[in-house]
Amino acid sequence: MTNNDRPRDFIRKIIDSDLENGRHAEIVTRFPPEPNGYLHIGHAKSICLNFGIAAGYPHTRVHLRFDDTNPSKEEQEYVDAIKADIKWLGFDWGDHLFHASDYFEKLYGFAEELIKKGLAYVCELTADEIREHRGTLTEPGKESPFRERSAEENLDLFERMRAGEFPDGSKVLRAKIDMKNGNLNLRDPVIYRIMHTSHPRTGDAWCVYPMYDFTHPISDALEGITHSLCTLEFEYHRPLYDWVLDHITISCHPRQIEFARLNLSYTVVSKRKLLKLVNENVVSGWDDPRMPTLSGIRRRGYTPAAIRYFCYRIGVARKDSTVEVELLEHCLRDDLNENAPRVLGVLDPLKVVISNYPEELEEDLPAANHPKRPEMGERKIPFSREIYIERGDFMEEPVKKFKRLAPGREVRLRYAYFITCEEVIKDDNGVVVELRCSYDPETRGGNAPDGRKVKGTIHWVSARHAVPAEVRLYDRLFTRPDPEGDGDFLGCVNPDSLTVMTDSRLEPSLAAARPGENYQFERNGYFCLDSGDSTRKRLVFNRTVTLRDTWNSRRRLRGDLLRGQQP
RNA sequence: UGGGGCGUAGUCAAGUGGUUAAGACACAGGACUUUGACUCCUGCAUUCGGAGGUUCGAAUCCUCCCGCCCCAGCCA
Repeated sequence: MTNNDRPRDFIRKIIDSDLENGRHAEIVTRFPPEPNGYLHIGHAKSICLNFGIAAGYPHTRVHLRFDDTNPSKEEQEYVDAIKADIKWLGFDWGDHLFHASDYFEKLYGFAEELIKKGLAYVCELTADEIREHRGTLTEPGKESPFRERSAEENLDLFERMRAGEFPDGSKVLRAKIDMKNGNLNLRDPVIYRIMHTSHPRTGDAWCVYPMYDFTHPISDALEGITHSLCTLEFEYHRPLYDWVLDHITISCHPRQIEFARLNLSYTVVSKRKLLKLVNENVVSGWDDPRMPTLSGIRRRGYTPAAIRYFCYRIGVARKDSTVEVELLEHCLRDDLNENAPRVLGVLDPLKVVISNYPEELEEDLPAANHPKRPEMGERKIPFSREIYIERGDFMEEPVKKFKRLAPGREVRLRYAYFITCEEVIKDDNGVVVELRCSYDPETRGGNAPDGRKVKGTIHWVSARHAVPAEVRLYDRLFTRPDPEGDGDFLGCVNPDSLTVMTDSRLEPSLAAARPGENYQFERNGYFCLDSGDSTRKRLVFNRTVTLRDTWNSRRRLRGDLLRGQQP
């Protein structure tokens, strides 16, 4: 997964050529989050891009820089979470941790330089007036009455802004560019505002804070960034990025390159909307396993390798695009299938009594931890007279092609014995509550000496050995592939995005499971212990993702399930 | 006649004047199977937003047209 074994995306081509023609000897990228929220899968694309590029060239580094220029929105809590998420994803910024706030003094100096050159001025228009003067998309703006102040006056005013002489909103510093420019960003953009708010890092040292458009290019240049990668919506800001660097005394001019942000079907990826899901209690928090935040999908059981592989697979381009969530799931299964140990767990238990199995007998049956990787070893699972099987693995009146248990039918219990269903026991309401089966002692381990075959193999747990658990089944959070399509993304929240199985029974080895360990519950999907709610007394597992299920998906298409047949 | 960007399959995405237009996901068949998983095989764009033009030859070059996205925070 390095730069050498993939098709070159347009960014790597630019870098290749910058290296070839000697424009740069080393490549420096940066990931510049604003610490005002949690990282999500969309950020992962940017992180993988920036760190991935660095990994593919000989002389490189990546800077992690917190873009902390707006103390009214930013918190230390977020910077800690962001660092943890990046590390979890598997990337290391080494010594290259920076904060835009580290540059406040220098930034202030550059602003003064602009003022001295007659390229910035203190404006006393209100926010509303500035908006009115800006003009519209089709009409030019009007110049501010404060535009022609002398450098001396501007310097004095700006100094007094810094000194705290003026209230919030009373004055701003603006770059003097061109009020008629077709690009609104160039119509004398605000570069400093007064904000009497203490900053998580600089405390009360400042009451004027620089704006993104002024801070970002200078921070990049100060750090010697060579390629400043950002998303498409910043393209419109690039002329301003370049203007700032062209008009101050600085020896470095990074190249801003924009790429398309990640959109995912059935998912919202916007801090505002994610925040709303949390605030409206649609989910339990930022790390709810249904959230596309890195903390959410980590809790869900996604692996860093799967996310990195996904980011590699989606590519990088300038075309607006929406990746199908199926691709993410494919990448996840690809990793989990290879690496997750197999275990048996019954989500929706149906009791089975094996009538001809001795009451007091217990056997430990060997089971492979991974059918394709013998080096992962095996474990013993206890077997006894009373077991649980999945309710959905029994049908009293089996549909065509159903391969599992039914009255009179024989199936294999994985790693154990062949059993035949002899009797169905129901309660007063006609609900099946128990099965009586017989087993064939000759089939221990799952093979019949006489060579007879069974069509189905089902999973099971021994009733008296199993550990009870709660298992949470997740489905997509939205019912529409484009929840961001119209304004009403809350209107298409999937009411079945969470199903709680309160009476699941798992093989005993799972009592030792720890958060962060992925398991495949055979035939059911991939699961992990919940890091939030699981306790030793009450195990809680999350379903990370189902197994591919051609049986059910085919039947769904045919309509069997819609007609209410189980399973 | 505001400015900027983007259109290759259902979804991503290679290809940038000469190949039957890569690959993956999805989907559909089939084989295998002690997981209806995995794996394997097969199929899936006579055509690159459209129309003209240049050329022996065009997804690639030119012209016009069509569609979609972004921008009017003292947010980033």
